[in-house]
Parts: sequence; structure tokens; C-alpha cells
Amino acid sequence: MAVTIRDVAKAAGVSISTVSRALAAPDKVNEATRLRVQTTADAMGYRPNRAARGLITGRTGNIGLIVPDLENPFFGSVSKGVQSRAREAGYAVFVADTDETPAMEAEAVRSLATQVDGIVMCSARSSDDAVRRFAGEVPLVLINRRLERIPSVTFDNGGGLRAVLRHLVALGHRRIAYAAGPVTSWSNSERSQVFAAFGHESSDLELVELGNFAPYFSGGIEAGDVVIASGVTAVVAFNDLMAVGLVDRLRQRGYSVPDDISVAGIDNVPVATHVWPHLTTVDFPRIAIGRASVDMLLDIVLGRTEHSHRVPDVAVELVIRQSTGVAPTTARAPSPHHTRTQPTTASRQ
Amino acid sequence: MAVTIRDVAKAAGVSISTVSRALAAPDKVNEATRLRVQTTADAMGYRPNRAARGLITGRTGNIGLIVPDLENPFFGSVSKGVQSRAREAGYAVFVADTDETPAMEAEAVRSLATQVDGIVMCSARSSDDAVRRFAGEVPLVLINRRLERIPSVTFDNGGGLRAVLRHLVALGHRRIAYAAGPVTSWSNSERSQVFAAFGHESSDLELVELGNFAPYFSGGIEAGDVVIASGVTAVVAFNDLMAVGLVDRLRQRGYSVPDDISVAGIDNVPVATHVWPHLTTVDFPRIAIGRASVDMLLDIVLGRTEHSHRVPDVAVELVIRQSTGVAPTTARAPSPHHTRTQPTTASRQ
DNA sequence: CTGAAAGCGCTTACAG
DNA sequence: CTGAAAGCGCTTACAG
Repeated sequence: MAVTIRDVAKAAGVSISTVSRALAAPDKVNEATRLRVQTTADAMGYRPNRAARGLITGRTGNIGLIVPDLENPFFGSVSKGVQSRAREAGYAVFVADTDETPAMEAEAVRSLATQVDGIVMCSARSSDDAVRRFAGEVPLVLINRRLERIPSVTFDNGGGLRAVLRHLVALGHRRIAYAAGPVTSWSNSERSQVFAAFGHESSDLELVELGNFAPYFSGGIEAGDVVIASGVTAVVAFNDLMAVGLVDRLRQRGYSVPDDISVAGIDNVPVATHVWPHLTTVDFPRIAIGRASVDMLLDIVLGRTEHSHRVPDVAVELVIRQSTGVAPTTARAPSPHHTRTQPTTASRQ
Repeated sequence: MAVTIRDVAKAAGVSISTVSRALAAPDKVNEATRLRVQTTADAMGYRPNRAARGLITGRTGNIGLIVPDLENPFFGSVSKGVQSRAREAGYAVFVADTDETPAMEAEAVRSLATQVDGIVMCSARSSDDAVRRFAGEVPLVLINRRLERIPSVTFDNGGGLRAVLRHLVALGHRRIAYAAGPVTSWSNSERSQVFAAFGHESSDLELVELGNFAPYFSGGIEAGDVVIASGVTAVVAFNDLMAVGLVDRLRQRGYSVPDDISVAGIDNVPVATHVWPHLTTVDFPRIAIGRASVDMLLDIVLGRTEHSHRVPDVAVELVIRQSTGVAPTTARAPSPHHTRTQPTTASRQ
């Protein structure tokens, strides 16, 4: 039904070889014929069958994108970046959502491997060994995870967290918590290490890691009570979603943010400015990293090796908003007024 | 490099035809040979090349998904539904983000058409004629838009909006606004009509349409001032994102939600419960509609015509939360206290 | 039940 | 510069 190269050849009065060349290698063909072929092809609405082409060239013109959760705004942005850069480069993108499970990551790699030139995998949940196996099956670029000898592009996780901590210290906070994310998350373990190491910078700091909590609003709700019990005056959450839940829970418990407790997130997803108080957070340029991952993948696939696979971390930026403030002078004991679990609307406003 | 059907045939000591049959049509082959072939294929890690298969069968085993904006949580959920149902059915999915522009929708259809068995298009921004042209190029299912003789699956837009309006009327509101979304949005024009028609139900209602506004937080900020100027006591926003911006702006201007003005959204995206007050809204089962669209597409592609293409609207559900309340008895004149643009944190808490 | 052959729509040496 | 031929990895009538 669709018009094939044969149809065009017949209409233009040339062989299919010539049509193929006219379209793909313009300099290998007489300008006059090239023009004629091009014109008739356009007129007939000819679109080359990429699958057939791929069978011969070994290139599909497709890339795969594997993400843990398409509903998570973080991955939505990354996907957008991947998708837009791929399109510019003439590549189409397959997407697979793995529901945060390692098993589905493996399945996605297997089913995509034969159909793509390479895969961008975001926040891989699989073990190091499994990820290495994936990289053996298909060209692979990792986003948000470093693994020896596997190409990857990552944010400056450590720098971001340190910037938040310095900010909190400057505001006078001395007892600071980190509300940890999923144990299986590479980002979380890196942040966890950086957090612990930060304690060595100044001796009068009391740093306490709490959790692990789910990287959602619900995880933040859970973390809220733990934070209160811990007696800290400031907390950095694994991500913004968790920070938002945390703020909500603290308010329910009668604590004011930032007057009683300062809260910071990480990611700078849109919700960070949709809630009140606006969240102090670390901006991770997610679209940019999505685009960068495609560039790196294409460098590998097309044999453009100017880039080293060991690229520097993508810079992140501390964004100070209203959820962090000067440390309270004394630990706060919530008044009876504050401890009721259902304050009236008026008091919340 | 990859193991082909020929390799398996050699290893199993049969012809490639037999390998092909053993894997695809188990009943057309001797059980013993089938088993042998299957075993060696597994052992060798054979994965059939879907592109090669598709060249013959005319089926690619892929579907395309075209969405206006992957960063929008609404489409993220729809994508998740599409992706999960497709995977269950053994299909891989291409995704294209069109940045809300008709031109990129056309480009996406063109580039995907040859590589997929069909396309699911979400909230198409193109003209009716253009969409019909798309449907001529490739099997197409529309999400969130009805078009004569084009298969589609849609939410019960009208029912949802009417439910919100009845809710507001029951709370005593008589002057109610609809903050409209993009003119190009099919959902918006349907809601706009339903809103206008609702006025005929009771004669003492004053219904005013405001806008159009951008379907984001920023559009809600803009709408906020217009809503105040209009003197209504309740407003329904085109979507939750806009409603959240609206609430934020009203608070900045010193108005209390819902004491002074009730605000309702539409969609029930996660942010609806992340902000305070939690948003009254209409739940659109987005993952479900994504899955349903794949089912419909596959019905068409595989010639399973039990389903009519004219399926009923997907039911939606009014979710009453804290952003709507009883209508104020008198129109509210903000006190000087409320008109300051930068209230202190304390007053906001 | 099994194999040889044709062919899906293309690209690419190989001759001319 | 151009065409005929081979072949990418598969499936599917067609014989046997």
C-alpha cells in the first residue's frame, strides 16, 4: 500500500539503485537525475522504510529510553530532553517504564536491544552486575549513575548537597537531618556519603541520617514525624516530592516552616514553587541532561569519539526560597495550640 | 554479531524454515524438533529481529504515542498507561513530544507512520482536517478528542464539569466563573460549551467565562487577578495546574480560599493534594484511558472488531476537598491587611 | 512434518 | 553516472 522505492524508480524511469543513491548519497548521482528522482519521490509521498534500511546498514535510527516512572515529573523532564535531542538528530525514541523494578529493566533492555542503536537508561535500579550485562548487549548510556567503564552522565550530586548544607549552616543550624531516599537508588547512596562526610568540615555539627523513605509525598509525610522526634532544626529531603510531604506533615503537627524547622528539597521540580512556602532546593537541569545523554550515545554509536565517556558532572544550582530560614534560638516545644491534628482553615491561612 | 535464525538452524541441525515455525507456529512442527529448536535458541540467546519479521508480516509490533508535553503530569500518567498495556500485549512504544504545536504533530506522524502498526495521539492540537489526514496515513486512536468517524476514547468532560458546578451551587454560590484553557484545546471548547449551557438549568445563576489562560501555574496566576475583578465567589479552572496558580495568587492578594473564594480544578493530578488547601477537582483516570486507547488501537490493527469505535466516555469522579466551601454571605472587600502583596510568613502560616 | 525458494524494502559493492 | 545482483533476517506458500 505504501509507496516503495520500486514505485518511485518506475515513475522516474530509473533503477531502484539510483533512487536509493539519489536520496541517500546525492553526490554519487547526476544532478539532473537526482532532481528528477527527488521530485517524483516527493510527489508520490515516498517515505523510506527504516526497518528495511536498518536490516542492511545495521543502524535502526532508533534509540531506547528506559525510566523508572513516567509519572514522576523528574523523569518526564529527562524524557523530554532525550526526545527533543533525538528528534533533532533524526532518531526516533522507544520509551519503557519499569515501575522502579530491576526485573522490568532487564526485560526492557532485552526487548529493545534488537530494535535500537543504543539505550539511555535513567536511574537504573538494577545491580552493578546486571547493568554491566545490559551494556554488553547494546550500547548503553547511564543517566544518574556512575559505573566504572560504562558511559554515563550525572549531576553534581555531592556539590548540590554540600551547597544546601553550607546554606543551612550559615543560617545558624547545627543539628541537621538528611531524610534518605530508596536504598536501591545510586543518587541516594552518593548523597548519604556526602552528608556523612560533611560532618568532618566543622566539628560542632550534629548530622543525623533518617530513613529510608519512599521518594514521594507519602514518604515525606512519614519522614515528618521522624524529623520532629529527632530534634533537628533543619532537614534536607532526598527529593522535592518528599520535601513537600514533609512540609505538609510538619504543618499538620503544628510546626512552622521555616520558623521552627527549615526544609530543603532536591531536584527543583515544578511543585517546588507550587506549594507554600516555596521550596529551597537544588536545581538539576533535567532536560539538559536528557539531551546530553543522547549526544553521548550518538557519539558512541556513530564512532565519534571526540568526547571522552568520562564527562564532568553536570553543574547544579542552589535555589534559595522560603522554606529555609534562620535557626530558632531554642528547641521548640509545640504549644497545645499547635498539636491539634485538625487546625481550622483560618489558622492555616 | 547478534545470533540469527541461521545460527540457530545450524546448531539445531534443521532448516531456517523449521526454526521459524518452531518459534512462531508451534503446532506446525514435530514436538521433538520444536523442543530441540527452542532449547538451542534459548541457549544461544536468540532474539528474533522484529524489523526483519515486520518486513514480511507487515506488522511491526510497535505502536506510537504522541503527546503535547511529557513534562505535564497529565500526559505522564497517560503515557504510563499506554506503555504498560502495550508491553502486556507484546508491543513496544515509540513516544513523541510535540511541544503543544500542530506542526510537530504532523512531523511525528510522518516519521512514525512507517515504523508502527498504529498511533495513539493524545490531546491533538492539529485542526480537524489535519487529524483526518493523519488517520489516512496510519491507524489512529485519539485520546481526549472526538472527531466524526475517527476512533477515540474520551473522558466524560461534560459530566465532570456539571458535577463541580452542582457542588458549588449546593454550597450557595450564584456567581461562578470558568477560567478557560487554550483556545486550541478540544477539551476546553467542550467544557466551555457545557459551562454556558449549565446556566439554563437554574435562572438565578450568573456564569462568566474568563480567559483564555495558559494551562499552567503561570496561567493561574494571571487568572487570579481577573477572577477577583470579576466579583465571583467561586471559580472552576481548566485544570489543576491553573487552579494551583489561582489559589496562590488569591492568597497573595489577601483572599482566603475557600472562605472568600472557592476554587476547583480538573484532572486530579498529584499536585492537587500537595498544596494547601487540597484541591477540589475532578478525577480523570488517566492511566486507565491510556490503557483503553491501546486496547482500541489493537482491536483495529488486529481486526478484532467486537468493540465499536464509538465507545462511551470514560467516567470521571468529583473529588471534594478543602478548596471549596460555603459561599460568603456578602461580597468581600479585602481589608488593608489583606491587600499587602507581601504578607509575612507568619500570617501565611 | 520438513526444506528450498521466493520475497518483504532497502543498500552497496561490482561491473559497465 | 547507472544498473543488475547479492543479501540484510526473517516468513510463508509450495513441494515433497
